[in-house]
Amino acid sequence: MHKYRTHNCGEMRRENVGEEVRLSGWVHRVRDHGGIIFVDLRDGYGITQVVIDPEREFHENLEHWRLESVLCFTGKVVSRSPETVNPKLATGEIELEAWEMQVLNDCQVLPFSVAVEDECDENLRLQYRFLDLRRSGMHQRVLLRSKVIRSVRRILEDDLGFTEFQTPILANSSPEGARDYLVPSRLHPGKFYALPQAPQIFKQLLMVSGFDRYFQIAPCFRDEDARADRSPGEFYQIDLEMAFASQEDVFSAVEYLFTTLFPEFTEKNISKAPFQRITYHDAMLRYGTDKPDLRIPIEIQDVSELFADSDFNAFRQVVEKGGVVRAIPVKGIADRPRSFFDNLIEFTRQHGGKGLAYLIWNQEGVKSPIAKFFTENTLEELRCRGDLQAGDVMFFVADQEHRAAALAGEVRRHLGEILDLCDTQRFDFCWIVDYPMFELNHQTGEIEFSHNPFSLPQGGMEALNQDDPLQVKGFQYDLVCNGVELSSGAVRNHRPDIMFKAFSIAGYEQQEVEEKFGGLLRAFRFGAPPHGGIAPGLERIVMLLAECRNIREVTAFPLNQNAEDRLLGAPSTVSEKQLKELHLKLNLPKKGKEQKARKEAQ
RNA sequence: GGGGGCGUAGCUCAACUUGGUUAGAGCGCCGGCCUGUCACGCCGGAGGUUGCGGGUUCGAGUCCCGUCGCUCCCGCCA
Repeated sequence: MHKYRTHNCGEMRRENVGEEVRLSGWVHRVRDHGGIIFVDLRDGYGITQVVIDPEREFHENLEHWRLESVLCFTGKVVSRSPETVNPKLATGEIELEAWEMQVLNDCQVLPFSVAVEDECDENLRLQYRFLDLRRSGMHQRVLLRSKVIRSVRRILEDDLGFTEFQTPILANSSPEGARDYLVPSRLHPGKFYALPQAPQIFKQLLMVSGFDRYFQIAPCFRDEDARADRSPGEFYQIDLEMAFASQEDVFSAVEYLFTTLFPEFTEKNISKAPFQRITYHDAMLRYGTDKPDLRIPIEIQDVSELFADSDFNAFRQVVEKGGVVRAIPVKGIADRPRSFFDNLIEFTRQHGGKGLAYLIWNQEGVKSPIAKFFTENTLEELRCRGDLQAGDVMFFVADQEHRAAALAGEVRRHLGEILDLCDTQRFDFCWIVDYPMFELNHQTGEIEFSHNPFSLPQGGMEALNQDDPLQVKGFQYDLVCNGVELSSGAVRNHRPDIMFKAFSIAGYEQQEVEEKFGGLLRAFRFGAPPHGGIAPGLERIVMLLAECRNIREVTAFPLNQNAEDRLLGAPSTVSEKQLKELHLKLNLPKKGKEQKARKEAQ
């Protein structure tokens, strides 16, 4: 008989009755009746009930039935009588009648319960992550992540002809984008590697190398502050790149990927390919964001000209100063109490808005403190534009365009949430396309790249030469699902001449570009195929499928919000010798948090 | 770097609004009882510098200030 187990804790059924077996696992729960004892033994596959007859005395030198100890039982599989069958367990028709037990590993008193998944302090969970990962929820999510990766590989390789590559982790610092994680070089004093923020340049080089379709489950490292959906440190992208590909080619590959992948893991309704395409401009107007949740059945509208003619001075003046008025029509909430509307006004103030006006249509007509500022015709025009009738409401915000759009978007999203307007049984995908190539930095007044400097400008060289830079669009796109930005991508600019031109508009001298992107430029002078790609975020996909809002819930060993690993103690100080080998001297700050760090270092 | 929320037993929470006797409950832990439970049940017990420091007050878990920690958001993240 195997030293630890002949079966796992999830597999035995009625057919196994009569067999002599051995099971190992964790003590999930114990019901000690003084005489007979029941132990729920759990492993990675399930739970089996072990029964210990009072006449068996093997357990008597065991001091406690300490939960989460690892035990090994040997005995006979017996069938449960009909009234003792447990339908909640897959193995509930049988149980193991044990005649021998071995303690493989004892367990101390637990800091939190494994069997009962009560919420508990996340820091504590991270400190005892191995226990947290035993809990069913985390356990299943980590397994889900693994299965998603497996499916992605299968779909990309078998169905779409992609090839998986690996690219360096010790890469070089990228001048654009987020802060880098740096690794000092021992052999080259004063020089540093940088962990890749994404394998962007490497995958483009692979395209130039003649590999047709690249993918990688790629670790990405960015030294940026955390958010609920953004890990500090590292995260993973399903990094894709395709040679001789147009934007549409990338779209159809990704649409195939998602419409094949998602049904493997969810019963919910998934957008059919082709996914809706929304221009960046339209998205900002209709949804007030470039990552709209299309499940919310509200579309924002511009009504600036109707307010320009009104007597509603506060908003009219905003329009006269070049601002806009955006309307948010909402059905069926006219009978909400005053407090509902007051709370919304408070919400807009908290999000930087000056105010929120509204019109309420009910049986008697229009009810609102601002109704008197409008003619009958204007009120009717507003009602028609929102397709409204009695019982409906229209909200208004006014500000400079980008602020009004963002605020209206926040109000729309908030209404979707508090009115519970999202159909949770849907995954609504869309593409956001036609991002502007450049944007104005309002602080410096200078033109900057608005997204990726490697994107191909629509209209190519001609557009860069002739058009207003702020009007030039890029072959740059985002994939969005239920308000989550899943992915950014672009058709790349593979022509050095167009690259120099684009960079010069953003204020870079040719020589500077040459210095920063010398390797890529060299490649582009030796026969680069047109290419494009995208990189969906793995964790966000798993978060959508697992219905959780925090990236740490789908990551086995995440750093906490302060980018610390509280289980193993990263980051940590290093020895003088290590620093010396790397030609480093510390120059630590004197105050606050860092002072503590210095204390620890001593 | 800035703003919001939270911090009470090992864990989850109550007491806070309106300051007032000995800070309670469930789970866990310790002891006892229990032969068919499956969130087993029953009896008893231990366990607290209310994150830390200061202030107001006759009196502070509760009010005020500071600080630390966690978390969410803004900045930041092509």
